[in-house]
Amino acid sequence: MISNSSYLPPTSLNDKEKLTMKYKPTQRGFEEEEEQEERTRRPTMEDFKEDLDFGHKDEEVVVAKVGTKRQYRENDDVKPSSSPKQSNLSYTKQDDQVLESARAEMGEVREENQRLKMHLDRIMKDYQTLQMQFHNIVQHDQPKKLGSTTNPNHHREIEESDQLVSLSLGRFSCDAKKDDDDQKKKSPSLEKKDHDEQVDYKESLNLGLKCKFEVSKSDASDPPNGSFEEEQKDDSADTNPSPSKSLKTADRSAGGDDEVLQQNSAKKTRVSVRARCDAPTMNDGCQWRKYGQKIAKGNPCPRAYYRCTVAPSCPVRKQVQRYAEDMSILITTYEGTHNHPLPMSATAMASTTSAAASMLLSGSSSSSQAGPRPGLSTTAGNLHGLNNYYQSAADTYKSSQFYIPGSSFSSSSHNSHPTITLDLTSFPPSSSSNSLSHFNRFSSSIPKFSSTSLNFSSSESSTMPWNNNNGSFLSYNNRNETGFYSNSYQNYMHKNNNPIIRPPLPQQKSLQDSTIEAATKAITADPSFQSALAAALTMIIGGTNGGANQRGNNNGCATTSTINLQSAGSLTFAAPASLPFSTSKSSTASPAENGDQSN
DNA sequence: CGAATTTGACCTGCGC
DNA sequence: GCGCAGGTCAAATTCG
Repeated sequence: MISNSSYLPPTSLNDKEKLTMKYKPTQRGFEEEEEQEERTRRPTMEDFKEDLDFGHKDEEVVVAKVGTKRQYRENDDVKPSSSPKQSNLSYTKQDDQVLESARAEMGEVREENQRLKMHLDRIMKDYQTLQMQFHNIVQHDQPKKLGSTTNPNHHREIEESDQLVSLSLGRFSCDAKKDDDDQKKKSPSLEKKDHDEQVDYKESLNLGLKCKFEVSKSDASDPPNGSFEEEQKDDSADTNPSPSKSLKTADRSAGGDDEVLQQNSAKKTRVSVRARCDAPTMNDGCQWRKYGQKIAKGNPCPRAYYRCTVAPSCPVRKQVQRYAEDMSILITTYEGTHNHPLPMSATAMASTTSAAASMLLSGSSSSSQAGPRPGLSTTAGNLHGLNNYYQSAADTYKSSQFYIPGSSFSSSSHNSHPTITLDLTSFPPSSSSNSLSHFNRFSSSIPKFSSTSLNFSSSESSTMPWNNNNGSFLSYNNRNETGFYSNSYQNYMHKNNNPIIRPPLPQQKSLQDSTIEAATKAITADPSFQSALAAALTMIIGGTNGGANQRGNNNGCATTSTINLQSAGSLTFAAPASLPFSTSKSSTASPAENGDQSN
């Protein structure tokens, strides 16, 4: 390949004791487990979807469904739809009990159904409202910004209004502690009504610009005006000695600053996915080739380095490592953006990571375009060019001083890359009675750059058993396999986005509530972030359609996930699901699939 | 036998 | 400047 350094040929092995870095967590055992799991028919996402869809079923059907799922599996002689003759004959006390329990369970399901519907309604209303607010704010701020922006480097960025907001909102704290302080100061402002919120947004805008410059000059004491260029320099200097480096510098000299910057930023930004996975690696649908393994400090488990091999020049890398404190958790860190069409099965994860990266980038770079370049079949491109919204979403979090205490994210001083973490693992419920303890938390901790943790916690005690095998809640309209999963949820949201009279905003809020509300606002106000969530969810829930399923084994990491976007009880989204991770030794996509997805 | 993985050496950035 | 840690390379090895 390409070697920019002249290595000496490896000398003979020294007698140094070899570190055995093989980590093969009883792969055989998992496969057996998986087979067994396959044999046992699990309730599907479809089942849940139907239940949720939306209480139009009469009681009998639901009973039958619940019975089928929970009871009759073990009591095959009891059929809910059996003829009267039969049921009379076989009617026993035991059956009666079964029916009773089924009814009880049905009741629970219906309650859950009701709750979900309510949450959905609320989230839709909030979304509507916030979208309007956001629009107003954008229109309100636009002239101000145009007048106040002095940095010539941002000239291009100001040309489009939506980009303007995205860029200017990029509050980027350079001091975690300060961030916390700000947070405390700002949080109360969230309790104020609309007008005040707008004012706060404006303040955040100014603060954002200021902080961004501070960060930019963190390596050098350059004036703000030079920060943008400095950042670019830094980016180029910081890139890996990979083939793409020379390309990038060439591109830059050719004048493709935006694109290069975007590439650089995307390359530097990392998206880390934590998930319970027994398999050596997650099956994310892409083809990876392992190129290295290393024992990282503080973790007895080796870190494996993979590079995307779907396209020879693809710059995307990923690192896979077990979580030291819980070996069942696999941490997969993605870096870079695919420069090639992706297999269908890879789009969910890629969209998620890309969206997350874009979101993070919005705060850490001055890129004028967070979205993908037209013509580039990047993963971000699958997001329908909505990445600018991610910017504003991320900025909203930041400008809202968004923080939820108790985040599972722990920043590392070695973290020289902005990293966003998607946490798909389960955590023990916190002491908080708030259902915040479920969704995990959306924390923003800022070590050197920023790190954001989007934590999709899971709950073992979830009551909705879903199967990742037969479709999913979010991908229900994608069975034709023509669309991207990430769009499903968004389409759904838009379809159902009927004008709704805005409910009065709750006035009573604790500090915690306000932070939660900020989170939910940020999320609900942003359709693209919803899309990102959808992508993540789809990846969790239905991503196996093209991933693990292609190999006939859908298994690996069975996990139940609960996603609660909680804003004064706005939305609780419980999604127990099996993750689309396979036990295959590498998550390779079949060639046929590659052909299929070339859209 | 070719492709993929393993693994020790080497490069680079960063903190002290 | 030195040492450490993360990341990458590429020869050796293993696998299908």
